[in-house]
Amino acid sequence: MKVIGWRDRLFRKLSTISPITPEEFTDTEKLKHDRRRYEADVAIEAALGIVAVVARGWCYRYRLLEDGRRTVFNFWLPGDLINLTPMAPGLVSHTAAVREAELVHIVDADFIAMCDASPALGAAFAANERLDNLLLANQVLRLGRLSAMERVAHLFLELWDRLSLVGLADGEQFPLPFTYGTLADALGLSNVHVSRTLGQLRDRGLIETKRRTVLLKAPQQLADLTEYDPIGTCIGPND
Amino acid sequence: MKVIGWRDRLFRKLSTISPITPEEFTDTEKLKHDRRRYEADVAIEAALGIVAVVARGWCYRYRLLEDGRRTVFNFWLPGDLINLTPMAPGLVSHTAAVREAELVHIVDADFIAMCDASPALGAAFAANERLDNLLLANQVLRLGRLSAMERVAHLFLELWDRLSLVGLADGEQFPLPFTYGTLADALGLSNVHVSRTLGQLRDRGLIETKRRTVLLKAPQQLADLTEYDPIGTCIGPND
DNA sequence: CGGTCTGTTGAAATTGATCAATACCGGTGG
DNA sequence: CCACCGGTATTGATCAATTTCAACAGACCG
Repeated sequence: MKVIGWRDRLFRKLSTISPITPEEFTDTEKLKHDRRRYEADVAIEAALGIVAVVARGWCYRYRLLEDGRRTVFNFWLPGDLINLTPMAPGLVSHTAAVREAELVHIVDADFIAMCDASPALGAAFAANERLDNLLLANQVLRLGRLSAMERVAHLFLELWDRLSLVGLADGEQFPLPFTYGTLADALGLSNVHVSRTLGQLRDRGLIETKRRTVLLKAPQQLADLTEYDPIGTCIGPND
Repeated sequence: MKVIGWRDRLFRKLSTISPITPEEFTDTEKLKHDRRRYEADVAIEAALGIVAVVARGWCYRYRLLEDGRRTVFNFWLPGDLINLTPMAPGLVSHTAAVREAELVHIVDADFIAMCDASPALGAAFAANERLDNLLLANQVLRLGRLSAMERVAHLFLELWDRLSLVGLADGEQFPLPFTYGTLADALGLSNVHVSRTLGQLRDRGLIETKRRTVLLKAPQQLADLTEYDPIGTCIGPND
């Protein structure tokens, strides 16, 4: 059985957003790393001078308000790079695992040294930061100006796109490992309305859902509905 | 008459988010730069390998949908750093001036060389990127989980905070150079509801508005209302 | 096989959007 | 200086989207 490791996922992602060859990527083999497992919904402790790559499972970045409201800023999928250096003593956002996840910890200084030594790697990780920024901007677009149904469609397309990039989608089908409550906090909706909206999308024959997976039955219609821009087209390597 | 230039604004901002001395900042004097003026609401053309600092006026980053809806992702104030390198051929977001603005263009390569040569400057600009990320996250929080009144209060506190940082607030008073339509697109509301919400805040004695300026009459109450975290406390230099 | 967490459904309440009319404000030209 | 004009802000009435509350149904787990 072939195991796809975190380096494979990372390479697949980087190579679609930046021109980088497998040879240039081999430098990452030498990185000292430390694999750790995290329980669901427990804030992952910040670690000064550490970056991490998601090796298995999903994580999410969130913030709690005092009255219990929660905002989910984004999801981190396998192959995604997370900076674990704390922003400040009183953190404004936390990261936790959806259900369960494993992260590979890497010392920031080693990582930077590697990027300095290899221009291709440095450029690829710079593109990766631009992509993170784009994903946050997508989140602002969804919450700011899209209707409930458009939000769901847009987020599903984004997740499908990102999962396909790292080989975790099965055709038009992909896993959605979290609860509707978490989805609601990511979409700025109530869990009740998320349920209703998914029902509408099912009724229209645009999606199917079963046991924590989603099947996009009409990706093109969903894309038309929301003006979603695939990652490859909006941040890909310049021709 | 003392003129406060873009370098002063930039330094004020950087020095509150990163430990940097005026001496370390003097390297920026040598940067070749090119000052340009931009008209209101005209998309600023992307420029490969160029970064810019806002020298005068405000800009905003936005995206238009085909049916005319507009999302404003954030505002760029004097002293803010904007990357003008295009993300891709089909741009997903644009930047334009509110009313009118001047940007200072700097060649990216010069900028990077300067950061490489001075660790303090490199660290300061890295902190600046983290701040940009935090501001986008704030925007997600506002749109995702705050009510209309909370959104307005939160954004006003953020703008006041940022303007104070670069010396552009007059005590609790600060300029708001754009129209309610623009504010609405930044808050994910209709312009009508923005007007009503500001009315409520006025009625409660929390703010005053006159001729494109806002006076925060009770900043503490506004902060309590929204759990706004001042920039200095959440991204400041570590002790 | 019970218990708990998650999802679904209905009805009522709330928030904010839309539409439409009016007021205001800053400029411009006579 | 005044009258007018276009754009912007305000207000009221109505409408639509989403939330909340509450009850129930399913799924998963030991």
